[in-house]
Amino acid sequence: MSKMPRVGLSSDAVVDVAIELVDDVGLDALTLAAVAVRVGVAAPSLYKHIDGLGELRRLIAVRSMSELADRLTAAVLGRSHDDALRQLMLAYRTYALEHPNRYAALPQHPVSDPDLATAGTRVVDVILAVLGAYQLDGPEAIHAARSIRAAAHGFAALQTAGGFQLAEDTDASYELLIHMVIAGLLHIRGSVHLDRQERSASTGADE
Amino acid sequence: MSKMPRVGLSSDAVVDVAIELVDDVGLDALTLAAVAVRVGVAAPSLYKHIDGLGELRRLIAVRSMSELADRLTAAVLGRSHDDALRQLMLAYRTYALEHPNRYAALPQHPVSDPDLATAGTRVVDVILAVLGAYQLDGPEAIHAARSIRAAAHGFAALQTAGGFQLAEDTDASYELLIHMVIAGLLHIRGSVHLDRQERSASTGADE
DNA sequence: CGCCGATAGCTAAGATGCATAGCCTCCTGG
DNA sequence: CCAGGAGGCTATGCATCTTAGCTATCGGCG
Repeated sequence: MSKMPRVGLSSDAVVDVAIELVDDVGLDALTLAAVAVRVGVAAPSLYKHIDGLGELRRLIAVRSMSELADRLTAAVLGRSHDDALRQLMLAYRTYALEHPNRYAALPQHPVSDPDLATAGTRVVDVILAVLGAYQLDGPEAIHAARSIRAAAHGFAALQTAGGFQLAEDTDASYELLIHMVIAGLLHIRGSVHLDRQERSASTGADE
Repeated sequence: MSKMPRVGLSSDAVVDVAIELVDDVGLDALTLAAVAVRVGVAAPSLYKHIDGLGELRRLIAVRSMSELADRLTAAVLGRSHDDALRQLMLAYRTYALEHPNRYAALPQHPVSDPDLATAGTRVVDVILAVLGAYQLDGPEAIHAARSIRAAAHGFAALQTAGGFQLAEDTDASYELLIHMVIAGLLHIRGSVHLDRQERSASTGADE
């Protein structure tokens, strides 16, 4: 009877299980003890792979932000202008709704982490790439990217937190927000009023 | 020598101290032990006034949401249209920046709490009142209010979490977001109408 | 004025959970 | 084959929440 089976763990595997756990039972239930049970080792053994609970939380945030960046990148591939922007914002919310607990883990470990900052930069870069098609760059692009991120994150955060109590369709609300963002971008470029012909310059998917 | 001095506590007083503590040292440091030290009693004594740590967190969230509603109400007093909307959004972010830890406590205890829902309703009502001046009501107003809340919350959350790494002025970014929201309201009826037609034409799958 | 019950404090103790220390076994490379 | 590191374990200490049960204080009522 072999007494110490060598599970064959790794830092990534521990994070995998931890994310599963978060998705299943929520952020608050993320405990080293629970993770240990799931991977089938004693709690202190986890320290051979990760440096404590704080580190684990950090790794979960980095992983999630990175996944989000991947989703956004895939969503805008082969698209541009309003079409790209709309798909980007839709993909953003979709990710949050598919993994609400994981998404809630993001804002917890904000600053001071280079890896998380790197993953965050990837998100911002996708947005900036989309804005390039609007002839936006420099400080204006930064301001616009922040606004887009704020809109997407705010909506996703509020909805996943159950912040929209009323019966109205949240999809319709989000479509309105997307249109607001697009209208705002046109405003930056100087065309204050929204013109249907301008908007249909991109492929007809949007209308 | 009187051995049990009767500090003269109350539920509200405990919450006061707890919020102070959160502001000072952060959400993670909110512990019954630390609160007990600040108010000058032993930890178990707190249970005479609040029902455990969960209840305390809940009360902090309710208090903060209520304060936020007060601020927003004050900000729009005697104003209307774009002026009111701009001041409302500015007041929203100002509150978050003044009390970042308190604000971070809000999204933690989201659902299932009637008191928090009531305070949240007050926030929404202020926004809806502002939208009334735009001749908006009914479902359209709900969609617009959600978008405004999402924009303000998203920006505040990202900024307080240190999410804006680049050097560009965040005030300018926020002014842009405000302009985007205002510009979006100008076109709301057409946008929402289009949304409905789009949605009823397709099966509405989210991805 | 004194008592008496409710209230608000206390200490003690149990349950979890994080983290460190130190040991033991398995596997691999030489 | 055998040496040593890597990956597992148990034991332990500490912080925290929470419950249980005791005691002192205070305000109202006889």
